[in-house]
Order: sequence, then C-alpha cells, then structure tokens
Amino acid sequence: MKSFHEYKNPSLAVDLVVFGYHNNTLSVLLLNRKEEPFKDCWTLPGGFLQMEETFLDTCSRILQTKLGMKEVFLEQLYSFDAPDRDPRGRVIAVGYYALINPAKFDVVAGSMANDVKWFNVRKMPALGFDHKHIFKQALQRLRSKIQYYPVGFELLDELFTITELHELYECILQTTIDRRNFRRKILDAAYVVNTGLKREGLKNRHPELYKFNKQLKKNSFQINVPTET
Amino acid sequence: MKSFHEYKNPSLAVDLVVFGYHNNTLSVLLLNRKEEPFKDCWTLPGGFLQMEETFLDTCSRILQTKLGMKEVFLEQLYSFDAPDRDPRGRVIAVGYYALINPAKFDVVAGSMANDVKWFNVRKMPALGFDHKHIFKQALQRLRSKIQYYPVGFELLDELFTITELHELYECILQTTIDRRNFRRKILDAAYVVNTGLKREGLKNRHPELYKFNKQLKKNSFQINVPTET
DNA sequence: CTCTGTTTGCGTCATTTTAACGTGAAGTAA
DNA sequence: TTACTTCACGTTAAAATGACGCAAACAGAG
Repeated sequence: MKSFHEYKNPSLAVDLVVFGYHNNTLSVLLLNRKEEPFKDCWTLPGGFLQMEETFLDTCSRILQTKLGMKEVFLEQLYSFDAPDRDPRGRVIAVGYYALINPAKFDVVAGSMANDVKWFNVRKMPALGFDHKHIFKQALQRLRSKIQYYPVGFELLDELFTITELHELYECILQTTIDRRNFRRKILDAAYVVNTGLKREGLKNRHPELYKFNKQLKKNSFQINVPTET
Repeated sequence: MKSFHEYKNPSLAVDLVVFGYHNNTLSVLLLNRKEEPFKDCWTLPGGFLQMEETFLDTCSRILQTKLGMKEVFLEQLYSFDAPDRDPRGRVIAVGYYALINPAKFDVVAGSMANDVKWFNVRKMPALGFDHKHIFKQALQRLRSKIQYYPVGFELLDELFTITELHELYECILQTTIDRRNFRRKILDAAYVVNTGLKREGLKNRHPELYKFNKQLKKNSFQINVPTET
C-alpha cells in the first residue's frame, strides 16, 4: 500500500458566481481571461485552493485580489467533477455564489484579466470551462432560496423601501407579484423593521424606509411563484 | 509561474451517508476501521477519489467493494474543507448521501473494516474525523427534502401501502402527522399510483398497494411539519 | 392655491388550503 | 355473532392566498 501522499490528486479550484443588483437588473461578474485556456473568453472568477486555505479563504482571496471586494454573503453551491471540464487536466471545482451590492464596490480588473464586467443574467455571453453550467445552478439556487429565506437584503442598501424589495423579487423571479400581497407577507413575517425614516426627494409620496430584521426566525415566509410547465 | 501540475493539491475523499429504513427505524451504515487513524472507531464509509473517477464513480466503488451494493439513490450533499478534519494531512471530503432499502442488500464488511453495522440515527456512536458533522447535515437534508420531493419510496419496497409511507414520514420527521390528511395530500399530488393489489395476510383490513408515480411533476406537494423552536 | 397624475399604505372579500376530527366498511380472532 | 383494529373516505372551521378597491401623500402644472 502506498503511503498517504503518494497518490496523485486532482487540482482543486474554487469558482465564484458573484451576483449584483443594480438599476433593476440582476447581474453576474465575469472576467475576460488574459491567458490560455479560454484566452479572451469570459469566465467566472476563480482560483486554485492553496494547501492551507479553506474554501472561504480562497473565495476571499479571489474577491479581494481580482475584484477588490470583501465581506460579502457567500454560500457553497455544489462541487463539479466532470473529468473534461478543464483542458489542462483534472480539476475539481467547488462552486460558491456571492451576493453583493455593486454600489459598495468599484470593480477593477486584476493583473490576470483583460477586463471585468457585470453581465445581465438574461444576456450572458458564452462562457469558458463548464461555467455556464455552474452559473445556471447558482441562479436556480438564488431563485429558490429567496422564496423562503431572506437573502434579498444582501443585494440592497442597508435601508430600503418595500417597493424596492418588491422590484428585486420580481426581477430575480422573473414574474409579477401583487404589490399589496407582497407587502402583507413581508410585514407579517417580520422580514423587515420599519425605521420610521422616509426616502426623501422622490417625485411622489415618500415611502418608508425599512431594514432587515436580524431576529427573523428562519422559514417564516413563503413567496409563491406560479409553477411553470 | 509554476506549470500546471507542480502545485501541491489536497487529497480528495468521498464520504457516504447511507440511509436505510427497516422495522420502522431510520438507520445509517457505519464502518469500524481496521487501520489508523481512528482504528477501531466507527466512521462513515468513504474512499479517495482516483484520478480518472467522477464522484459518482467513487461512490459506486465504495458501495460495491465495502458494502456489496449498487444502483442506489445518491445525491451530493456538501464539500467539507476543515484543514484539520483528517490527521493524516489535508483532505477535502465531498459528502454524498444514499437511500437504500436494506431488505435488498446483505451488508458485509470488506477487508478494510472490522465490521459494518446499521445504527439507528437516534442512537449514533461517536464518529471519527468530522463524520458526525457530515452525518448531521445529511439527516437534515433528507428531512427537508422528503417534505417536498418524493424520495420516500427509495427506502421502501416497490409496492407499499399508504400507511407504510405514512409511518416512514413520521419516523424520518420525528413528529406525528394526521393519517387522513397525509393520505389526502399524497393522493392529490399523485405521488403514488394505486396498483389495485392488496397486501394479504394481515390481521385486519387489507390495505391497497401503491407504487411510486414516475410521471410525478416536481414540487407538487408539501408535507408540513410544526416549526420547532 | 387648486387640480392632476402617480406612488404608497391599508383594507376587503371570495376562494383555496389546511388542520382537526367523525364514521362506516373490511378484515381477523374469539 | 361479537369485539377489536385498521383502512378509506368525509366534514367542518380556521387560516392562508389571490385579486382588487381606495384614499392619503407627494410633486408639478396651471
């Protein structure tokens, strides 16, 4: 029997699906690669796991060095093992997705990339590796999660109006949700707390500003979406 | 820059949480290790990913060689990355869980193990590595999944009565579910198909036998469980 | 100051879903 | 036949949901 580290191991990469919401659009951050493979193609930001790193360490490193951001919501998505997913050899990818507020970060291309850009999730370019697959799974996860778990506020400013939250849900779920029923559900579930402040300077009636309720008990609400067939 | 495969990579293992249901008890299959580390301790069955294997290949190999079973329901759970989870060095584990019908398999210890045994999920021994953690996550996943997705039949015989399915749900979810409401939901959702056959030889009224409806559309039912606090 | 158009906040009501429970038929054993 | 248990099918009240009405709050135009 071989000793422990004589086995050859696949490389381990972490790939990130970074979601941002801005101007009523859900977007994903993509890198244009400067190097082979997939030179000049768009891909998800990613990197190899270093020996002493946890997955989250790797995520932070990628977010920091390639995108100049930190302290964001991160969740593990799935691990991808197709033997041919990377032309350089056997690479296992652990997918994570991040939710960020683009207003808080000024995204810049690191030295590894030609360019970094936000892409509307409905107008995605071709992606290198199996990143289209990872992206699709991330979007699906976000869509199901937001229906029963309060992740929406991760994409908004700290203070937001019910209407803004409502628009976010409609944008992500790609459906129309009755404004008044949505308000009732969100308030009944104590998803948010009224701050007493109002958003000023708008053309019409000034809406109240809410913030996320951190004491919210989990699974306490359910936004329904018509099942498509 | 180093060439592609000069980087040192963590080892990659696959660990399995194999659930079985028998005698109104949900159980998990554990191995008693013959070798260090955790010699003579109970652990989840697992193995290292070979260079040319997919995760599912590794799962099948483990199930076949260590437990003598094949063709079972498998789903990826999560990937575990704690740096100290294996005393031998850096090992990333990809967790999978399996659902099997113990009546179909005769479990035998392979050459690597002292013993293989079913343990009631409510009476688990101490586990080596971080396997307690993996097990807990698997149990949680099974519990949430069974509430909206038809996985129950994976644990039962091909033909089963509504009462048997009902007992399975109560056992897994550790709660009481009204018998009549359960029946109605399962039937309304077309979770099962009536075969017209009856289970004979019972003491009382002979219940009808059902089988799983393979045309079932997803997310078509929802078994509710009182939220515990 | 008044009128107009729009958004916001709250409310109503019919319908559907859910939880709780009743009851008689089917079966075995005495 | 009787007694006892499980099975299959109902009933009903309460809660959740979906669809929609309406008046107050605001800015801007006249």
